[in-house]
Formats: sequence, structure tokens, C-alpha cells
Amino acid sequence: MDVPLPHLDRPFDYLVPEALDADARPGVRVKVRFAGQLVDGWLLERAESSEHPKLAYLEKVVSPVPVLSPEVARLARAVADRYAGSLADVLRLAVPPRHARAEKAVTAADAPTTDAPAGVPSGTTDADARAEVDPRGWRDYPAGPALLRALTGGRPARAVWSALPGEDWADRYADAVAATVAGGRGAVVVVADARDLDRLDAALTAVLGAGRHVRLTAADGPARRYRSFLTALTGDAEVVIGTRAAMFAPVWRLGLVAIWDDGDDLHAEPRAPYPHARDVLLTRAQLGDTAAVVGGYARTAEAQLLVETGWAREVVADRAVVRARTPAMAPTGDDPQLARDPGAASARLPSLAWTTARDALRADLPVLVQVPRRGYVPSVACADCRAPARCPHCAGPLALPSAQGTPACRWCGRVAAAYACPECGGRRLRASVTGARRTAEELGRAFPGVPVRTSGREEVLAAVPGGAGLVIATPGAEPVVDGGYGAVLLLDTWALLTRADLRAGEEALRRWTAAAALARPGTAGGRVVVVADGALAPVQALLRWDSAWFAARELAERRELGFPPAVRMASVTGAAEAVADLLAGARLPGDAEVLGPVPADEGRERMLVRVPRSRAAAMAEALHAAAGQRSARKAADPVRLQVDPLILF
DNA sequence: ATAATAACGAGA
DNA sequence: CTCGTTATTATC
Repeated sequence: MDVPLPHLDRPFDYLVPEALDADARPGVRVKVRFAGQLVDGWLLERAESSEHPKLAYLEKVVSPVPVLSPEVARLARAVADRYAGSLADVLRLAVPPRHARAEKAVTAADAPTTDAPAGVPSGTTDADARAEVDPRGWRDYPAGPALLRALTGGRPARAVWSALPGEDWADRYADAVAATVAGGRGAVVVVADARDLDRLDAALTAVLGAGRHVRLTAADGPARRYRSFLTALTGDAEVVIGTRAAMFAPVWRLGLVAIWDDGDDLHAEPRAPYPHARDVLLTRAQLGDTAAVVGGYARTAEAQLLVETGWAREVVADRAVVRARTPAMAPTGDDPQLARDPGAASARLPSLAWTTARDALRADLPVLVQVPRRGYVPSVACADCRAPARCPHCAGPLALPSAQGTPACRWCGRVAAAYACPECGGRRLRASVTGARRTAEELGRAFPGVPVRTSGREEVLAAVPGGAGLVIATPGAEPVVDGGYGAVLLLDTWALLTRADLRAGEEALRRWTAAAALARPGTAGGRVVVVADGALAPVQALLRWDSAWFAARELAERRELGFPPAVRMASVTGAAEAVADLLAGARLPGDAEVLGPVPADEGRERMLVRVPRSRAAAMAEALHAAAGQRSARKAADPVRLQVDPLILF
């Protein structure tokens, strides 16, 4: 039933009239009479009999195309269960809205939609008989060639891949897809944004040729999107690449799911039930006999958990190879007063950053300057040692309601009147201030005669020409350059590191590695200057290019503090009474902890539920059931349920 | 939304 | 104790 009400989140039985018998196959969209009105629905399965005493007839089959494949139906149910959501909500994300014209065009071109696609062998053949794919750049990783062989052999290998600096990740993913296709299986690859998608598309076209893969992204119009969807559904394309809209794509004989840069917050779906592309793809791999690759320049705590639990194997380069590929990296303090060079002083740049940029420009090499975007919510840190201030009770972040106010926890709401820093004992707190963009503008003046390009929110450059030039980019918008940058400067790191976010350190490292990966290797003169305290863990991880070490440290810390992914959390947001009402009706597992309430935006409030990972399913079920009780008695004010919300505070 | 069903209370 | 009215709940 295509209604999102949680108490109606179950199948209903209907009789199939003779006239609809042929079209009424599992996976088609239908219309049925329900509670007196016509509603949309999904035909999940045909059965001989029903327990239900009085059945109504199916009203209509909307289209004979079974757009919901059995694999995706199973996946959608699993995703709904994991996220305490309704199947209907997930199906709305999984199956694009029907577009009759597009459907006509595609189904006319190939009539049967249930038979195996042409050109794909239907049985398993001998692994030896399959053409082996050249591992190319995967040879830089000891486990790389074996991964490709597993993909061709149809074995469900699971890998957490840490890409080398300078790595052409799109080429590597194209190779992995080609290896899968060589074994007669299909693949789904999800990237964060259109720029990454264009890159992957080009790499895949170079390796597979045109026509074997389709792009699936919400940025395409409804017609194009539905057309691509049908091309995959009918097996006319073996591979689907796209943004998170592609995570549910129906692919024949799915052999590989892959995600690039899983730490990017664009991978989190903003519509209910808020699933994350990484988790959807991993669920998919788990349910099917499917390989999975989670890759990035940096490693998330979630990916680290996959490695530590043994679910996935890490694919990393040897230290010697890492050293040879990494640009020369150095940290520097951020006090421009120390700069003796007049140019540096006018740009308010630390001396080392200025000389590094100048040297690269003199060598006719481009320079990338990464500056944070404005608008990060400042959090509170120790004024003496800059350690983030955490609640003594629940380890949530502290906030200052006003300049002279008392700090209070954003999680449990407790006031921390007598706060003392656990690191240094300091009692003074400061809110971090951003002040980012000006520095970048002044850079242009410090290097007269050098072309300056900017790449950011308004206009994102995919690539820039080589030769001396300054490129000022916000994180995620760094253009690539042929041969790599001579220097990369990472400025105003303080703004990134003190964000009021559980993932601040991880996110900072992710953004820095993404920029640093575009520099030439140190052996070719590439240098990176990070304007941050070299003793900080994320800075250390960058300098050593060891995000696995950082992710392990991060995960250990989250275990200690009781944060995801070490535990499973859910947030319940809404009007105060509504939130209390839902939680009162929820039969949560005994070891569940309920934290809060804390104020959320628009006068609503938020509670957090925390359980051990072993109780995750029970928690989600209890919350979904409680939401069902509320919706059944038509409770007016809505409550938002989010499992593993990206933003915890 | 709406129909069935259960619960309730006033008047016979 | 019965009938009419109102909360409750299920909706194939």
C-alpha cells in the first residue's frame, strides 16, 4: 500500500479479476480500493488463498511493467526495518515515478522484460574460462589483483579501499566494474555528486565502451531518470552508476556494489526514512551474493568497523608505496604575525604557506588553496588547550547560549556550570570563529600577475589548466589538474576542527586528503602545507597519510563515549508532548538508554535513544511500532524518527 | 476518510 | 435492561 502511515506498513490481500490476471505479476504498480478510496499500491506476490475472510478486487494494474524486482523488494523491506521506516517510504526512493512516454519508448524496443538479458550468460561458467581483466593501478595495492579476480570469479569479496594520493579512483572503479562484468555479473556504483559522476562515467566509457552502463541521478528529469531505470531493469545495461538515487537500482545478476567517498554527507538521503547509501549498498551485498567496495582517500569510522568486525578486508598500499606517492607535507602555526615576508603578511598567511606557494608558482606549477565554507555553527572548546568541551554526564557537546551564559549540553540539556577541561583543567571556554573567505581574497593580491580562479558553491570547476596559477576552492569543489598541483595549502583548519559535530575530525581529514590527493608526489616537487597544530590527531593522520590509523582511533573513542557506529542511535524529534508520547508507548529493549530532551529548531525538541548494536533491530522495531500506535489513533503532531542520524547534535 | 465495533449512559 | 449515542479501531 503506497501510504506512509506506519500502522498500515504491512501487505493486504486482494482478489485478482480475470481480466487483470495476465498483467497482475509481482512487482507491478496497482490501484486498489482501501477504506473506501482508491490508493496506489504494489503487487508483492501472488497467492492461491488468503486468511482474510472478505477480499476486495484489485481495481487496476497501472502498468504491466514489474518495476519492483524481487531483489529490490527484499532490500527495501530490510532498509525500512533498519531505519524504523515504512516500506512505502523506501519504495518511493527506490522506484522513480512512472513516466508513460519513457516507458513506451523502452518497452517497445524490447518486449519481454522477465527473461534474462541478451548477451549475459545465464549459468555460471568456469572462472578460468573468463577473460581476466588487467589489474592496472590495483597492482599498487597488495590485495588489489586478488580483489579483481574475485569479482571476475563471482565471489562476494568485501573491501574497504584506502586510495593512494594521486590515485585515479574513477579508473580503479572502472576496472573493478569491468572485472565484474567480465564474470557475467552487473554492478552498482554510487558517488556523492555530479562532478564525481562525470569522472566515473568517462572512466567507465573508456574501459567498457558506451552503452553497457547507465547513469541514474535525481538531477536528470523524470523522463530521463525513468528511462535509465528501465534500461537497467530490463538488463539492457549491466551497470548503473549514479548519486544516491542509484543505490536501489535494479541490476541483473548484481555482482558488485561500490561507493566512493562514503564520508560525504551527500550520501545521506534527506527523505524518510533517511537511509545512507553506504548502508543500503552493504545491506544489498549482505542479502545477495554480492561483492562490496567502500573506497575513499580517507576512511570513515563506519568503514573501520567493517574491517574490525571482519566483514570486509582492507585494501591498502604498503607504507613504502604510500611514502613514494605522498606529497611532502608540513604543518604550520596559524599566527600571521610570525610571517616576516611582506607578501605573507599582506595575505595574512603563515610564512611557510606563503613561501611554499611562491616556490611552486616560480616553478610554473599551479597552487591549490582550500578554504572552508562559511556558516559552520561554532561549538565550544577549552580556551587554553582548545580541546572540545564535552558534557561530563553524557559526553555530548557543550554550547554557550549567550556570550556570558553558562554552558549547557546539546544532548541531555544539563547545565555544566562548573566546567573544567579534562585535558588541562582550564575553566575558560571559547566559541570558535570562522572568518574564512577574506584570507583567500587577499591571496590574489599577494601574488600579483598570477591568474586566480575560484571554485565553490556557485561555480564548481572540474579541472584547471597546468602552469602557474592560484586556485581557491571550498572543500569538495577542488578542480583536478593534469600532472597535479605543485602546492596545496589548507587554511583555516580551526573552523573545520571545532565544528559541533561528532565527525568533525573525520570530516576535516576527509576534506584535507581530498585536496592533498591532487598534489604531485613529493618526489616530483609536490608540497602540502596544513595550517594547523601538527600534534592534533587528524593532522597527524594527514601528514602520515594514514587514515586507517585515524579511523581506528576514532572508532575506539566512539566505543568509549557510546557514539555511533559503535552503538546504534535513534533520534525522535517533534513537539515535546508528541515525543514523550511516542517514547512512552515504545517497548524499547531493556538496555536502551534515553537521552534528552534537548531543544531542536522551531520550538520542537529531540530525544536520543541509544542501544548496543546487537539490539539495533529491536530498537527500530519498537520505535516503528510506537509510531504505528500514534498514527493509528491519528495523533496530530508529527514525530520524526531517524536511525543513525548524520547530525547528532 | 469511514464503516464496523466496542463502550457508555440515560431512561424505561 | 435496552436503545441511542459516542469513543475506538481497523481498513483486504
